[in-house]
Amino acid sequence: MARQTRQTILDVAGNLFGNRGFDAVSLDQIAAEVGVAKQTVLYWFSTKDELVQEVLAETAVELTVVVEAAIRSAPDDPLDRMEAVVKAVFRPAVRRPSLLGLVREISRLPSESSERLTDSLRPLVERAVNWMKAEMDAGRLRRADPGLIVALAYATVTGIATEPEALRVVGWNADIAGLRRLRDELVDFLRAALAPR
Amino acid sequence: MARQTRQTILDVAGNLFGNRGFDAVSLDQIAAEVGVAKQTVLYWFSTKDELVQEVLAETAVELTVVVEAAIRSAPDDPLDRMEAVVKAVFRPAVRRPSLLGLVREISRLPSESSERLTDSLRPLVERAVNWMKAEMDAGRLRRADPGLIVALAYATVTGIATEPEALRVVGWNADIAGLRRLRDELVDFLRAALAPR
DNA sequence: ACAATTCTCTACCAAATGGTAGAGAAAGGT
DNA sequence: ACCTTTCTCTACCATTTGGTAGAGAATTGT
Repeated sequence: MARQTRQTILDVAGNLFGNRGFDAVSLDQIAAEVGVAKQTVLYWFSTKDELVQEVLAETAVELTVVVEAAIRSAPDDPLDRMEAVVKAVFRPAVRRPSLLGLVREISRLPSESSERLTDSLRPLVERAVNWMKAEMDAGRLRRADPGLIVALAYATVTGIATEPEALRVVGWNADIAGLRRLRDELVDFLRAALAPR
Repeated sequence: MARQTRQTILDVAGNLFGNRGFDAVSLDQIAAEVGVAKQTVLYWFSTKDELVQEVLAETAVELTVVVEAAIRSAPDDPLDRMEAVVKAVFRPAVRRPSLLGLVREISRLPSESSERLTDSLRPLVERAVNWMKAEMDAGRLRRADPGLIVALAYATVTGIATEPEALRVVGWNADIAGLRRLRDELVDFLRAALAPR
């Protein structure tokens, strides 16, 4: 049961850190929500920084698994594949916005830390970029900068997940149905933008 | 000269808050960078929260001014107009990423605060959405959800400004020349996506 | 020049923060 | 059953944090 404590700490910390940022969440708050003493948190993770690193490492793995599963089960058509990946990332984004909030927090870390984490996501992203380039070369997608497309999709999904106020300002509801419709609009937009002519 | 102290505090705080988040920046840090005592900061802003609110109010005004100026001097063609606005927002984003970092921090505020601020940006955004809808109705832009387009452009520019690591992962350099080229790719992409057919 | 006002500072405060130390409870192994 | 290891806790620590209080310096106004 004790490894359960460790995982609960990771889950709770991930949720709080992703919603509020690392610096706004104290060890006491995490401990209180888990239902243990702060020193128990420090038994499992010797410093707050180690907890942060572990949370982020778990996040990177989770996103990689989600995206790779979507790619594996996606159709061959590039637009359909792109749609499958966007939807795959959207799912956790809607159910657990803190996941993408954590990714955003990477930019707040010292650079050795952020590099380790971006390095763990890099293979996945590079594959996406190279795949998109190949489809564009083959004339199956309209030519655009693949790095930009990935960045744009990432930024939009992440923004949708973590900034509900911004959504409301542009006229969208941040409830589940609203987000589903917004996701579909995003997919349609990307399809229209990338369909070959 | 004393009102100069107040403005310097606002500028320094805006920069630090936008780069690191509200909770990660102490009043002592702001004071040290301004070159005054913490109590001087508290003379001008009676609580940290008041300082935060003032910084954000200034940010909202600045962005509104930038976007409205771009709209006023933009050509009549909708794609050219859209390009002008994207470039107008991109400029401060590149020169001072903390500005957009501040906008992102809005989602971290209690809701009365965040509502006040989103309310101050709302007229601007609604005008953009309504203008885009009218251009789509007139067949001058391809039909897509205007709220999504605004959200997408906002998210992408903001992501570019505040997450240089993400840029590097997708193969872009976060130096000035790299960001200029990325901006131009974004504009091209939006043109291709929204040009009527 | 002097009084009033404004601005800046040192001193101090209570609470919060990420930790160290060590005791005892709980679990696992023989 | 007993010993060892693992887990959880209270107690304590130095530092940091956002503040209150009040003194004195600087500026403004007459």
